[in-house]
Amino acid sequence: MGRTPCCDKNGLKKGPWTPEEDQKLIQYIQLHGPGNWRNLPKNAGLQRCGKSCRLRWTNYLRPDIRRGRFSFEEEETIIQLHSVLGNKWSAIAARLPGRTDNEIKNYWNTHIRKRLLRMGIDPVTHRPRLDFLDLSSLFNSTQLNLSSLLGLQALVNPEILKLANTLLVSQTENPELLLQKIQENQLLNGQQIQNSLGPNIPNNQTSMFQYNNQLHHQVPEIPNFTPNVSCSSSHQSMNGQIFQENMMLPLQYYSNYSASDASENSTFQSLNNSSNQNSQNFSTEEEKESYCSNFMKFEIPESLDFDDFL
DNA sequence: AAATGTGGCAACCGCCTGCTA
DNA sequence: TTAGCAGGCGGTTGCCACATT
Repeated sequence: MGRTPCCDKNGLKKGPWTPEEDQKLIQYIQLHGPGNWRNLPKNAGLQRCGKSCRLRWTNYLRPDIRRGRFSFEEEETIIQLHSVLGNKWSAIAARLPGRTDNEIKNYWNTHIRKRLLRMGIDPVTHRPRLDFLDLSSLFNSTQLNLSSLLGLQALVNPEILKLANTLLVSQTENPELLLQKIQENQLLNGQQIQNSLGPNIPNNQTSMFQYNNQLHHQVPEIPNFTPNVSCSSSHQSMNGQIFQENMMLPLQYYSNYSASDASENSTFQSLNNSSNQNSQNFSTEEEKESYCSNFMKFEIPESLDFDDFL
């Protein structure tokens, strides 16, 4: 009935692994392959629990593990996947070749989570924290009166709201489908970038922000879609702010709202452009953070006349 | 130079799921 | 069918290195 216990915990060593133990484990697995963790410690001459051996191998000794700092693209990918999967570190790791769930989990808790908090984004919900936004500055703006602000919903094309809602529903009800789309897009864009930049950039380095491209490209397919606002940075900001109301962050907030040179009829186009900007490299944490902090800028210029706008 | 604080990360713990006898 | 285990997983802990006082 059942299996025998994987190991007798009594008398087994715990704590950090020594180089000698590592060597024994590596040599054994090179000869016999991973698996059968229950018998492995005994056969390899290790005073360890099989579970400990498995963890040591999968999290540290495996030859295909990528060591070193996470790239900006990897970080984007983690944030995007976390917004869909939550704390499913193994599922996230499965989409980041060479990274372990433990490593991603640690990196999330020590770096990304803190950065999002500093940006005023709730790392659990991926939405802005209301206690972070300085709403008073909005209401104190000399050009802004409250009645105009309340009428702002007229700016938003109902079809856009429908699209936003559709995306939200697909994200919450069918995350697997969304993941599939993300991966398809990752592959597609990886190839495109590779074609344009040469063969030295691996596909798995492609920015997850490019998923935005795919979503935005779908917009013209909406029947009777007619963008009803001209494009300026502030209009984008306000639209973005309203547009994302029921959406989780990554599709909107992690894009660069400050993009202002977009073509005339497309808020989405400007977001596309911004996604390319995301492909740049950042050599320091400060640069990354500075760049990311731009996501949260909602500036209302003095010159904005809401009466004309409406 | 010593004490204390903080961050990063490897490793452990305990629960859950699926498999096996 | 079911008891019981292996393996997988997420959360937590504890150690170490570095920074600050």
